[in-house]
Amino acid sequence: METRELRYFVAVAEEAHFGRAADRLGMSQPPLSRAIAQLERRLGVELLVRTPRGVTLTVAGRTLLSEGRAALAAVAAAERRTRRRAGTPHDSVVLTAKAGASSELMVKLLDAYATEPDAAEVEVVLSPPGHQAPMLRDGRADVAVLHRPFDDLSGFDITPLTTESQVLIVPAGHPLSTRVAMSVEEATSIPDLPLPRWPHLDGTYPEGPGPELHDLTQVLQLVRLGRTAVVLPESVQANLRDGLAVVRLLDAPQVTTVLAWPPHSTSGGVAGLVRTAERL
Amino acid sequence: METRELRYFVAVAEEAHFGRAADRLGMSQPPLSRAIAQLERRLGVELLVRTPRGVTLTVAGRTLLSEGRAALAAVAAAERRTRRRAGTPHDSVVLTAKAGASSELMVKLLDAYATEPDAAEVEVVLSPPGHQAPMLRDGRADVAVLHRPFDDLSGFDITPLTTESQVLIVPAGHPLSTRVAMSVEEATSIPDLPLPRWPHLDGTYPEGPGPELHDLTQVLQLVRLGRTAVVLPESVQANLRDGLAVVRLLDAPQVTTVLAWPPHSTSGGVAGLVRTAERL
DNA sequence: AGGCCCGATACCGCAGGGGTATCGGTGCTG
DNA sequence: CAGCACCGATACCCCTGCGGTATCGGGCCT
Repeated sequence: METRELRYFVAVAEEAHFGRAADRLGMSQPPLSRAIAQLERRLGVELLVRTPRGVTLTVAGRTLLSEGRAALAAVAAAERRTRRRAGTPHDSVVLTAKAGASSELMVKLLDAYATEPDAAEVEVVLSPPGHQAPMLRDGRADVAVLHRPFDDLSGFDITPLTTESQVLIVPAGHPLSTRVAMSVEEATSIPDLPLPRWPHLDGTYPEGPGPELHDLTQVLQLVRLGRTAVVLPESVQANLRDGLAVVRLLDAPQVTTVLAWPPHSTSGGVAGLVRTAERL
Repeated sequence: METRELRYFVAVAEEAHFGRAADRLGMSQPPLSRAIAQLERRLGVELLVRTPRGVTLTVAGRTLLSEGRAALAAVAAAERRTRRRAGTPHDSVVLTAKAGASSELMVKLLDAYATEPDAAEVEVVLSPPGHQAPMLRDGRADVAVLHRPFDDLSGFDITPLTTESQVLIVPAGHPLSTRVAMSVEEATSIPDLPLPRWPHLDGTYPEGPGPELHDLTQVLQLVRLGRTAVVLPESVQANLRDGLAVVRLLDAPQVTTVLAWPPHSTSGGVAGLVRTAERL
């Protein structure tokens, strides 16, 4: 199977429509139809059901969609990492983390690593929440600071950095602000304080009553104004100012901050960073 | 980058020789040379150093070799899994384990899973030690029973099944057979009992004094005959018969038996098996 | 019934992948 | 030191197969 065929198939599967897919691929529809037909013939597998209104995926097609995406990401990663490795003759590493994430932890890690003999140059790339794992998958980054259970860690090697509980942040004057602890269920169903909605990777928001937000300070501002409440790892308490109250959550999942890197990493810099992290 | 180019490059990199690589790929040398040159041009990266006696890899080349192998495995996996999924309309799972591995554990797991409502059909494939991880990587299997730290778990999602210590097995009459415990260093340097050598994935053996072996019963036989000693997980004690003595190893790494599966697994069967394993 | 939307088919042109023959450079060898 | 063997690059040719345009065939809605 060639990556060209995979790209074509993924496009058609995602668009559920040959015409739009061809458009997206910058080609015309007939060769695309032919390529997919040929792929099906070569695999000996029916991937799509042609309907008069577009196409649907078969079971096999769904498998190829998810596996194919992963395979394409792996190929893209190979290409990106090769290019980057060639660009910098000395060992260098791209580390990505959530913008506004626990910076004292990263400072500690980077400082400790910098003291190592022949430490590689570490370029830190801060990106919006949820973008770290994809960057690691497609080779834009070599290491990432991720958060379990929020990020999808599948396919990465990891070493834990810290673990913490989660807390509910409510406005200072709110009736619940005097509570010491509560359950997650109770926290998610406060009548007058709907939890905010965070954007998906593509920038869209889930349905629901809460406000659409994507920024920590923005959220805390809105909590202060009595418009929402929010569940966050307890380390945010370091950034809290007046007007906010913290309630422990008894049954919220622990949040683990991990250092993650792709398998088959040949970079000595990554290895050194991991070694340093494991000693912290 | 097309998989064809990757296959070509990997072949040349592994053979360190255009002619042999072309041979292995079933083509002639000139188009291969051209394809690699074109790949280098398109990447804008020098991958190989041409010498009069063959080729050497550059730093970028080494990156592309390891990343490329992973990418090719991912593509192969996509193809295999798609084919298999198409073949069996009902949900089915291929589980692979080391031939002669802890069978009571697997029986427990499979029995527990079989009682689940709408459990998928599980096909168990026993294969030689060390072959499970590659099978999982290239799509011949959906789940595997692997052993840390022996198997390379990178890139898989895992859930631990059991953890055990390792012991040294010596002939019953041997002077060391009365010892209760010892260190790994001591165990690996018994003058008259060299540890056996196990085959690599390709069937070749490492250099060394010990006998070449690949089978558990064969090893135990040879220990009984006073020709070798062997370090094994303590669970082998269940299979021991007369003529063998067991010595605890104080500082040997713990062996963890894990259930591993590839990320992006869309199979409901895999998910069910994992859930069952996590409840054990 | 007519027009639409969508994928399949027919046909054509050409880029590029693969083949054979040969070259150029390097290092071993008699 | 000349000759040769080895190895990758180059030159040239053929033909596969990819992509393009034009058109068809069949549901579905109006």
